[in-house]
Amino acid sequence: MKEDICKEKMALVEKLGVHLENREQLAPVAARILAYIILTGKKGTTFEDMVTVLCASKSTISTHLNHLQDLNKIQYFTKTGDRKKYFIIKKDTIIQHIDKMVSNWDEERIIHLEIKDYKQTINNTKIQNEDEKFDLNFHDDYIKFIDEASASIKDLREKITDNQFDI
Amino acid sequence: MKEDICKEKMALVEKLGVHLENREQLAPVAARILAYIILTGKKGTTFEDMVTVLCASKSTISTHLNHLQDLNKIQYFTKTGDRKKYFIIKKDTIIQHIDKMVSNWDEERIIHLEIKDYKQTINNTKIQNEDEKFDLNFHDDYIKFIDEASASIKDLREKITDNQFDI
DNA sequence: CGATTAGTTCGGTTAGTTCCGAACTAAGCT
DNA sequence: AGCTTAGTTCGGAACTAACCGAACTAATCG
Repeated sequence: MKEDICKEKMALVEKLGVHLENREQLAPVAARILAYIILTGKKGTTFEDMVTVLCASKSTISTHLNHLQDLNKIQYFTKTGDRKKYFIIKKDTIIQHIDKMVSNWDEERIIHLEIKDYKQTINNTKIQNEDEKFDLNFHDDYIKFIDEASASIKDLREKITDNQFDI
Repeated sequence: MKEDICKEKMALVEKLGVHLENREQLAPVAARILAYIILTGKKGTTFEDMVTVLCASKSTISTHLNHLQDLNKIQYFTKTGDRKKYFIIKKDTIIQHIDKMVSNWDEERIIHLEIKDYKQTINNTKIQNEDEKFDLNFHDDYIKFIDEASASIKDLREKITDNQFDI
């Protein structure tokens, strides 16, 4: 019974791990740590716990735990008379995720403006074949798309920040 | 004059290259190839062109060009009496990009449902500390966020497919 | 004080990526 | 047929990433 649940949990750790590895660009064990912390929830996980359950060395767990803290993805709490650290994910994970999405779009926006600028210069400078000229509609539409997408995601962000979460 | 424009172009290739390297998970030279193709536009770029302008070996260009074709990111046209291939980016790049975004969200949605399911089982099975129980609101809200984000992006997709683009 | 617990740091190994050069194919030109 | 152009394939060098073990620190307990 208890074993079955543990098996199910570890299967989910692997699955969520692969997902996070790609989404967050993390090393395999780092992603598994994050997944395990998420699936353990409020009661928190300890260093030792992860060493045994994830079958990784202390050094690997240590390095990745510190890295995940640097990235602001996890935090820990302590208990009086207990030297262990209990790790949980940061409560503002969703907000962080949304903010990253928006800032990626901002970056893309800037590059598109620069490219459009460059293409405009070319179109005006060299008098060349009419059908070799750059089409600028694309960039305008793409920027419009980014603007609209950003706006609707920012809207959702507001709705979410009005509520309070923990995980 | 012509040199200045070339310099500007290559500076943009590097900048866009770095962006694409991260966004599309490409090798440095592969990203630069894609950037150069984008910045050259409709008139197309040849194999040889890229070997000289990107300062990379024929084998590297060959491998990455084939890879980019496999990924459906570029295509080529030919000219009668000319054996060269003229590479341009796929016209449906934005649509592809949007579709990838939506399918990533779909994947995330599925994982959240699975995690929620698991947490629900735990909450019901082991009778434990009330405040150690998993909070499921988070997943519901996250799924709602994904649904709304997907919907608004799909909406934009429709608007875009109604127009016709080339780059 | 010495032993134990909790975690860090460092050096090295292994796995995987990225690129290159050299030797090759395949098609058209003379 | 031999030469040229356009590109492919293969083996390996140089580099990077991911992880481990061993030796360390730092705090607490008896």
